Amino acid sequence: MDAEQAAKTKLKEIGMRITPQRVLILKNIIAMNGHLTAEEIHRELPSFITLATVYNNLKYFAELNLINELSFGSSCSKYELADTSHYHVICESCQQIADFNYPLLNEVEYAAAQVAHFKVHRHTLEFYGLCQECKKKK
Amino acid sequence: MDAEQAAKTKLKEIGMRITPQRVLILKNIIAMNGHLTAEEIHRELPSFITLATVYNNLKYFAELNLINELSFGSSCSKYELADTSHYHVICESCQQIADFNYPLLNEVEYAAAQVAHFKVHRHTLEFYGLCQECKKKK
DNA sequence: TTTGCTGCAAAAGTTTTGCAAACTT
DNA sequence: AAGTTTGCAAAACTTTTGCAGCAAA
Repeated sequence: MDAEQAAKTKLKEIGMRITPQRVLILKNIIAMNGHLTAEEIHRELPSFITLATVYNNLKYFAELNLINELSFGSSCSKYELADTSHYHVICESCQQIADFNYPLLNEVEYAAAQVAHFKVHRHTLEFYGLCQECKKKK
Repeated sequence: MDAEQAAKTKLKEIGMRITPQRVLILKNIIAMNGHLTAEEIHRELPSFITLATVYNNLKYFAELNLINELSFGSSCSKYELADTSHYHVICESCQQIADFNYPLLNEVEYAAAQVAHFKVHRHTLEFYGLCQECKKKK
């Protein structure tokens, strides 16, 4: 299935109206497969789509757990597809984000839910440090 | 040792100039012992201290690892003292943050550093869900 | 005395919003 | 036809900055 079809399918699944804007935004997130800012996504889109529309839809997508909003580090949020489970390693010098695949910490999540009396439905784990290039520069 | 003395000691330790503004800001963070926004900290301070000064100093404090900046969830960052090791449980409905004490995941941190070729010096772990009150409301 | 810090005010940057027109279902 | 979504432009918010005067070492 190509990214466009995947985007439409996802939108249908979560019951959102399928507009060209939404399909294009989601398609780009799927195709670029990274950690993108609203601005970066907008830059790839045809110019009739406004940045406000991008922001509004990213917000909806995130609320419906289609994407994750990553708000650590730099001043603006980054977004990624929510369908892969992994953690993040972040360079504090150049802000680059790397994915880190590791078995999910389900027992820890369970313990946190018990102790805090929360209904926990997901967790994130971030490692902060210096990437290889920035390490060398110091 | 009271919060004021503790604040001065900490400032001296990290080699910052001791100004009344800094002592008051840090004293408040110590005394309130929570997860505070710049605005909330500013509100507690005498009015001659400007919000810009609060922001600037929070940034310095965070760079020198005196405090942690928590930037998940809501639109503005929250700050906490950096001297306790714990994780966070966040309510996605009311934005409340609870602390969760748990042994540090040092092996996972080591694995992440190896895989990503990063020099990792810290990590954070956040659990997202609903707190007891918000659970009831649904 | 030197250097760094603060207040002030303004700027910068990100994200949200109101509304009429256009589009999806 | 009903109800959403979009573009546009402006607003709202958080955070940063420039600079002159002041304060800490």
